[in-house]
Amino acid sequence: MDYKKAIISLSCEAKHETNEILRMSEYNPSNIEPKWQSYWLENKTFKTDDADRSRPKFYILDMFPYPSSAGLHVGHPEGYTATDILARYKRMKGFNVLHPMGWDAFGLPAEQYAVKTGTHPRVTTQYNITQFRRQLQAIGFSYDWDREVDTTDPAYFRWTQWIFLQLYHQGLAYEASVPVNWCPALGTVLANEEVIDGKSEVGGFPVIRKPMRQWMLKITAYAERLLNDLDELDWPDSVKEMQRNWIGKSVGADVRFDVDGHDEVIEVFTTRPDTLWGATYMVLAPEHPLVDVITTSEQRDAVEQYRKDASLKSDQDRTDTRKKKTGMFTGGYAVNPVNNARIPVWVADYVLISYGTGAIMAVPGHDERDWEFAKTFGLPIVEVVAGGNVEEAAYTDNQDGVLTNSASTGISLDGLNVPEAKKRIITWLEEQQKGRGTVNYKLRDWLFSRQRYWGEPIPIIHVDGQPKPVAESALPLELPEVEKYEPSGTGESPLATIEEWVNTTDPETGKPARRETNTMPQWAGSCWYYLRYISPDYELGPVDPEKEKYWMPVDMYVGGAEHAVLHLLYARFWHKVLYDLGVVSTKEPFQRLVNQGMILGEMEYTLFKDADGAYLSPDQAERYDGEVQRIKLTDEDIEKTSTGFALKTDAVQKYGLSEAAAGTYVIEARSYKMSKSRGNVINPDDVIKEYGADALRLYEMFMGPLEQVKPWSMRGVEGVFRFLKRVWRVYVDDRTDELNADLVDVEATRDQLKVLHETIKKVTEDIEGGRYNTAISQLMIFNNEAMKWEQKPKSVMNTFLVLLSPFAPHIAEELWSRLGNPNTIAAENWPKFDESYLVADAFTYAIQVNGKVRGTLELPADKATDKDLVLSMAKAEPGVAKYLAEGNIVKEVFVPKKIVNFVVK
RNA sequence: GCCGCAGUGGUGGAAUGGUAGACACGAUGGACUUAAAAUCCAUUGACCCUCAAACGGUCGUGCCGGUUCGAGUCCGGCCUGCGGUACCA
Repeated sequence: MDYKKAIISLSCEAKHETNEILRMSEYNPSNIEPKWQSYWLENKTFKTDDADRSRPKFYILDMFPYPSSAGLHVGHPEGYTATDILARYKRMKGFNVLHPMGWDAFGLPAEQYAVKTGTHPRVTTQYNITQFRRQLQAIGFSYDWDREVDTTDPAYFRWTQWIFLQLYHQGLAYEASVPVNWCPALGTVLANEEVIDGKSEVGGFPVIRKPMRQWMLKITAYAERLLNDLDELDWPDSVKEMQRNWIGKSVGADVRFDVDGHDEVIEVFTTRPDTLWGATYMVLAPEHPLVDVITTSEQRDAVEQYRKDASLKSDQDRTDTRKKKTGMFTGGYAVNPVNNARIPVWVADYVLISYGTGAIMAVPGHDERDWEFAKTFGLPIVEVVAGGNVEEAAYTDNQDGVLTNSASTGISLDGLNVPEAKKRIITWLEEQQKGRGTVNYKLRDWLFSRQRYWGEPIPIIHVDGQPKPVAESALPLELPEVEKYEPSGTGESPLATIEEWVNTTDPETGKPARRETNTMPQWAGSCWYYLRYISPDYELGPVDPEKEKYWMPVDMYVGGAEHAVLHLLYARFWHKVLYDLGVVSTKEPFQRLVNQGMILGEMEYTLFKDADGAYLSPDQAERYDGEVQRIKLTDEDIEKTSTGFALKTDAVQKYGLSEAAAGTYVIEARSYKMSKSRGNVINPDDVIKEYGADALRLYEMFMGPLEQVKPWSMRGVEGVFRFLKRVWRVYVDDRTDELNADLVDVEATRDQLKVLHETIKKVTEDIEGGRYNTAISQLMIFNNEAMKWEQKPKSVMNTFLVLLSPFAPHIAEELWSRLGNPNTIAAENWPKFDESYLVADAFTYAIQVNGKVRGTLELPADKATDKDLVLSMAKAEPGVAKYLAEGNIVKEVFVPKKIVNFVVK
């Protein structure tokens, strides 16, 4: 159609339509993106070839999402885009790439929704998965969709249950009575995150600690290996450090104290056995079984009252270090094994039953907590390590201090430093059979049961009150259908209410049996999903061993920092168990880990006022007791001051503030975490609708370094969208929708090749280094140059599309095919750069005098390395000579092709 | 408190110890347009000098100090923010 005639024929009223017509051949992602997405799916472009062992493998894994009803969030595509770029790049580099996606689909929200509406969680979950899959496909991710896994699929959790049985057989799964968050008013057990300040999140009812029978996994048996094997991993230091702290290894000794007047022993764990002579009292945790034995009749009522009070306190309250220490004397005494001193035994809740032996020897001179307790209750403080003043504070140095007051018959530590003293006393304790060197971990066994419906059933039956594993051949053990999802009211899971399911018979003995009604926590499914992707249909085990050997370990694992400890530690634990069983061939699952930073909402400018409408500074607003008015400002209302942002003078009146104080109204400028309640959530669908998936991908990467926290900006999205439009116009004539006439089959000039090869180099190195933002800026630099070329060699312009394709695959495919290339660009080889094009013809020297730049000097490449020539020319520079004349040159620094510095005095 | 990370223009950010601010956003001015949008061009760290511009100069990467011919970058000490953890004996 002749577009000019068409425009002329249109009436004035329909003018906006002319824009539509003009735009038809402009870059329009909604025309091209769905087309290429279907092409990739239909042609299985990204299907991983399992049989191919000729190429090196590369396993790129994303942390799979929980498919929530809210849909995808812009935080998800951040990491997913980074891994997708890497996956597309590695394929072009000749790697056999495994890049799968799936769903961590068990979880509380679907169950809560079921309680409210009666909808089966399976229905909700499947619907949400469909939404998530559609959204991910609309971003053009190159997953092999034939490998999708779903943790709620019986074919999947069959193997989750199988792994549980292996843990059970290894003695790593056991039952124990453990306190849970019991809410009598709701008749249910609550997860930690459902309890706020000791009250239920729903309804605000009191929550108490109630012991219940639970399944535990003995992760502590692997503590040492989980700690040591961290060293080999290419993970962020912060994550490794968090895991080390979580495992919390401490080396010390168990010491036995005889109880005076009873045939009992109090065993304590201490990291400071060298301070035994300073132990002036002992403390038992309120739950310690010896409390009953030791307490004298005079003290019994008081101690019982104290224990009762402590049991009512939440863990939070008990471990709040700001509160004053509490405790009660039991009336009993213990005997210090080093000097037979008779020391009082107290009960206090600052000692935790769950760590060490639940009892301590208190050394107030050299432990801050004991010191505080001793001061509170007037207990004696003895100095046994010289160097501080124990009357004023505990002296806790454990390196340089010298032992004192530490001698008894047959043993003396006096004069030794702390490390030597520790060794000596441990040897002595072992000889005397009063104790031994031990190691303790903060890490606790993993509470593995949940009193919920929507989780993997634990494959155990109880016969004659004893647990008995379900046969492997009977797996998967599926969830029964239920009528309602409300909790049972007894604290047990809703499964407990289904009599016909709970009551069964032991297939071996025919005896009546009761099924386990607890289900597994959400962590279970995510502990091994990376293995299932390798052989998602394998029937003989969780993973095909031959394929496992080829693909493992995961070469790159990207996800949020919130999983730094628990998910990654649990998954490592299961992996090590599977390693010991010979199911997997590597000690560790994830060789390299990267955490993406959180994406915050758009920057917000806020003016604060108090309830009466008077101005509040951000600091005042934070401390203000009443209702703070928050007034959102726009860019026009604010100006930058030397210290921050303030209300512009001409906007002061608009917000009803006194003009006399104009210029002093400091406002808050910050971006907040995206949240529904704040209303600053960005939906990727909306971004795609307006700017396309390529712009979304590009912006997510261009924002800044992947690991960093960064605020969203719609204007930034527009910026990369404009870049894509410019790329489009370099290739396509937007009046005719044909290829531009200046794209021709000519030999590239040296300058063109130089920019191209610089771009190949930079983009290649930046992808390898995970610096996607600077790779994109180099692509922009190339395009800015190419726009200026009168003739654009097709060879160069083809190569550029290959470089662009991992970042913006849809536009790259479209232009690639318009250039007449018959196959998908994804099948191309990644270009190599040629150093010879990168050599500069000329170099610019910065000429410094005393470190300050006083001039520049441009020299052709052949002269630039001639030191004498460069120095003499540098001295002759007019701007430089002036400064040289101020003194004598005492030193000449010459850095070839870069800089000259004269030191003048 | 302890552990980890980070502080660079109005904004996001870039810089193997070698000309700080690449690439973008925003802003300002201009071109095109009846107009707007889109697009293109130019300027854009602060300050001083100047009628103005050019030229030039001073300062400038959270703060104080150090190493170096030369420090955003390395070292020491602080401050602030973010994340984790918290009576773990």
